[in-house]
Amino acid sequence: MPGNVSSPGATVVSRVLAVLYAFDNGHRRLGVTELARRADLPVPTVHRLLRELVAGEALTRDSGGRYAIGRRLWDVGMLAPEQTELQQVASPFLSDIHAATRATVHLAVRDGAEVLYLDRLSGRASVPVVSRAGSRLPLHSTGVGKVLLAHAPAQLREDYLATDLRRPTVHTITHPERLRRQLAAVRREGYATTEDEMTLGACSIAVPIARAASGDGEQEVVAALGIVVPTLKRERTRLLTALQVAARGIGRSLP
Amino acid sequence: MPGNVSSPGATVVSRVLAVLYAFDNGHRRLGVTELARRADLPVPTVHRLLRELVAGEALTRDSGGRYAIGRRLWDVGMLAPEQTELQQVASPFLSDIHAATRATVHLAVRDGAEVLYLDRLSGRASVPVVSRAGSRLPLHSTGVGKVLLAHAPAQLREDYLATDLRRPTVHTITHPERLRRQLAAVRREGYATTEDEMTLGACSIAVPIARAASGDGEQEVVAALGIVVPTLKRERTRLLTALQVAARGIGRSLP
DNA sequence: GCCCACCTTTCACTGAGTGAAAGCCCACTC
DNA sequence: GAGTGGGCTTTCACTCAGTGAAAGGTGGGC
Repeated sequence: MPGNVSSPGATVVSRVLAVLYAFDNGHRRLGVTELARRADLPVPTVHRLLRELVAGEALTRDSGGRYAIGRRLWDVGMLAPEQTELQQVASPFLSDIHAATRATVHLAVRDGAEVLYLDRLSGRASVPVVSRAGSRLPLHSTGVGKVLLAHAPAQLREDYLATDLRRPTVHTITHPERLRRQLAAVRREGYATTEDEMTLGACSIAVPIARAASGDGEQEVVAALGIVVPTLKRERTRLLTALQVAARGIGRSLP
Repeated sequence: MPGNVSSPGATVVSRVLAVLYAFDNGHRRLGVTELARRADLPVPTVHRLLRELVAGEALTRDSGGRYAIGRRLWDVGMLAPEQTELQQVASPFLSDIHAATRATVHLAVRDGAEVLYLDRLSGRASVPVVSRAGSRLPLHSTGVGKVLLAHAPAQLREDYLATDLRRPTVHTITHPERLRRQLAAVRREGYATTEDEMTLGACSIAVPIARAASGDGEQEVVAALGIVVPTLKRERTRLLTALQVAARGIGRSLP
């Protein structure tokens, strides 16, 4: 019996998405076989889908027969309102912070149980920074992550603390009780810091960006703003002020 | 006869792409009917595709039944190597220029017969700027556009000059012979300028970013770097130098 | 030369996709 | 409060687009 042995719930649309989602930061250029394995689909099926996607300019195909996300999908992605509206409003404020501090500046939101970086202005200082726009990191090991975790729904926060927390460095705080106390401090003080917790040699400060929620005076944290510096020993107050001014400005500019 | 009257060459993949491509800068949130009209597909077909795309987290659906590009497609778009590799290499240099000039900085490539903006750092100065990352503008009315047009294949350039050129402002240069001479000057001098040609009250300077092409000493222009300022009367030399230093730095950092 | 890994094409089968038609739901009108 | 128009959703009989095992290339390592 040749032909259809598709698993249940398999539509063409879901297969197309499986192929697209098979690409990631470490795998931006992939061949048919590897895509098929990553998408868990038969090779000929993937091959046909790829041909159609290339014909539709969604993917590109290089001379070596490797496929990559194409310009038109980049275009489409840039239209995602959730990400780009905030990014656009925040852009001039990020520039201000960058001008004032010369540090790497980050704009990030919480996506499930991860930090999702929406934008980054790179500092020229020799601080190792792993994030880039579109990348994801743990919530408990970065400044913006701690801010977002501190202001996440209590249930999600507790669930997160109950999981086995990653340890990017030996300084990463993974003890639930200690982290819980730190998050309470973040809510109380209005900012979060890290020292060598994500990358050795990198410290960070971050503050929440809040929008006045529906009608009443209640505030809702929608994003976080942070900078990465070699050390927090000096200038902590000045950096914090620059961040808070910008965060307030962004919050006021939100629709 | 109910059912299939699909036009020839219509596959599910092409329909999915038609739906995705129906979104644009001015239409980021659309209902079923409007999407169907824009994608030129029957409403029930689009409705089903939308449901599957939302289930796959490619699109989001708001309470009003309007659809928009979702987070995961934004993610996917951020993986497009052509756009983001260049953007990432250039990022710290854009910051440098921004710090040195406080102007709006642009990184752009040519996409067919249009300028495609890959990145923008907004200046706080009150200069009207219409572009944003992902947007497209005519090649002849912006600084980066003139640079890219000047270094485009001769055939494409001539074809472009032969078309009916848009006039965003009264200062836009649309006379073919005058533009042709200006483009020759751009190649000769190594930079392009505009004055009120895209937006009244905005001037620009732009320079090419070149990569040493395959083996020989030949240079290939892959992108353009530009800034937008209120006036070019002052500081033209300083601005130009900042741009050229950055462009050379980016060119050297290219793979 | 032989093997192995990957890419591409073929092809008989069939259920996933199709879209006209009908049914909703809501807002606004008279 | 019946009527109207707009868009959103569901149904359903038909059939062709999609399927994937198998076979056929292609290239590179040794």
